Amino acid sequence: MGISKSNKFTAAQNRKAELFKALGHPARIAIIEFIINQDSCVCGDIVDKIPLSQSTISQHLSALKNVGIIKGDITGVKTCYCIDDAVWGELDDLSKQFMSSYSEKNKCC
Amino acid sequence: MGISKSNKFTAAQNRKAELFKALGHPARIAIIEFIINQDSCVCGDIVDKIPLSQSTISQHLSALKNVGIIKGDITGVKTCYCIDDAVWGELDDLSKQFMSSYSEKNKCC
DNA sequence: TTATTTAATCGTAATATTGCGATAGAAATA
DNA sequence: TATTTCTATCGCAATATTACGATTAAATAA
Repeated sequence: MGISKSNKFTAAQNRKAELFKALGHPARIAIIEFIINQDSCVCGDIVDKIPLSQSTISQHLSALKNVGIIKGDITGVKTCYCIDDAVWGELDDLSKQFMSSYSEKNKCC
Repeated sequence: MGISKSNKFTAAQNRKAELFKALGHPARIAIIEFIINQDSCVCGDIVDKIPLSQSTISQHLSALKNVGIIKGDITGVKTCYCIDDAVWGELDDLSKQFMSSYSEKNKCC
């Protein structure tokens, strides 16, 4: 993305952007929905359901893990990916607060 | 971003990703916050407040406009950027629905 | 008319993302 | 032990994003 100027923005703005960015790809939305529906949280099962290669899905899982939205639990050969409650709560709060900061009363044109 | 495989996902997944992606940069978060706080909606005022060049901000405004979150209203030489009520409502609904689709009861590991 | 202001767009450079196949390493199984 | 299974990571190619200065075009002001 060229040089990212995140140092010019507030920590809150950067965090919001970072979390939304992690949600900014359909495969990652699909992965999260799959995990939430609890068909399974096992990496291999996710790979079976989502029409992308194993390595690509592993990268998307990493992206979600890096911002904290999911966490990986290795059990033997398999890895189980789950929603991280704390970060999900953060995301929920932050997006509620963000979305509600505008109402039609604020309309300017 | 390499070849985007959006044809492999549902319209709903693609739309969610598209909207979140538009929010996935601190400058765009800052622009939206600025507009909502209604200090002004005039492009030039945004450029004065955000530490990026005029052309870069114009690009970010385009990105927001392309997904519909804001709309531009040209009046003479100046352009006023405002939140689009309908799309903001869509974003609000969609993110509420998304965030509430998980609760700690769904925890798997 | 000529200059100035405003904002979009062009061109370019630097960097990030996406996607895949191949490989590697760790654990389970034969 | 040898093989298989599972997932992370490497290396690469294609494309997208970010950022900036310069230019352009349109509207306004001098």
